[in-house]
Amino acid sequence: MNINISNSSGEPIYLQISNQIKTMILEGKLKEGDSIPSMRVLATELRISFMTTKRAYEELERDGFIESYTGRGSFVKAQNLELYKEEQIRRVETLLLEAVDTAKKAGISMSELHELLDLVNEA
Amino acid sequence: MNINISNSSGEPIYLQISNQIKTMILEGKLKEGDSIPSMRVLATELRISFMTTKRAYEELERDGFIESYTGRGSFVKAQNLELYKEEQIRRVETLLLEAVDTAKKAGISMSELHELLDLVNEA
DNA sequence: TAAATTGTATAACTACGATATATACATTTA
DNA sequence: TAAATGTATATATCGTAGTTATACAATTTA
Repeated sequence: MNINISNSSGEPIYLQISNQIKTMILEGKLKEGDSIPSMRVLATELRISFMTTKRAYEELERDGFIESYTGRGSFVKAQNLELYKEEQIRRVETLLLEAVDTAKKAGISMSELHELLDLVNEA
Repeated sequence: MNINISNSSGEPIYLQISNQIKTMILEGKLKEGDSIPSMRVLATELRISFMTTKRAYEELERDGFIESYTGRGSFVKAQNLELYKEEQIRRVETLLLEAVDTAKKAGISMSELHELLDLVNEA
């Protein structure tokens, strides 16, 4: 499995792993039912503790990307893109809510906010 | 000075103080030139270390709300509302940028994002 | 001018969470 | 049954945030 981890990146190892696998799934490079390396095998490959790979896999399970079975291994789950999108929408809402709160306190109008949104999108 | 601090709120004491004073200034209850309690007096009132009130006042100085002079005390500065608004715009931009990034990765369109923004505003 | 009051600067202590690890255990596979 | 797999619990390490203590400097005030 092609995973690169960097100690200098500042990003925690378990997130580097889970994000790279997540990307492979979202890009279709890993599909429903595909097996991914066992926690121990991947840990040995990357020369890290397998508890760290477990942590990475836990993230992926939490987000519905994989499933793990004792003795068998870990596998890519059927992807529920709708569910994923809804979760991301919730995240986006949280960010927007904070933006709106900040804007209100500073007297920034909603139309200004919409302008800023487009502006930021183009950048 | 009417400041309430709560140990159970989770919000750091120095932020509770600086936010309450900031609000008073933005609401006009404290005006340019008004003196605010000395760090030690306020600290004694609130039964905390005066280094914590200093920390709070430093926040307020950093954001241009007050000025402090050794031996004299701390005073409300002339408010530059334009500057304040620009700073808040920068903060809002950062939040919107993250929202846009998240949205893009999840295939959320810009028009959906604008809708979400209005939706969040009404809530 | 001396004492009191005020802000400043530096250091250190504590608490907490995040990250990574070790080790013992349970389940499945071959 | 041995080997491989995931699970659970505990521990170690590290960094950061929050708070405090203490010594110092400048101004005000009696």
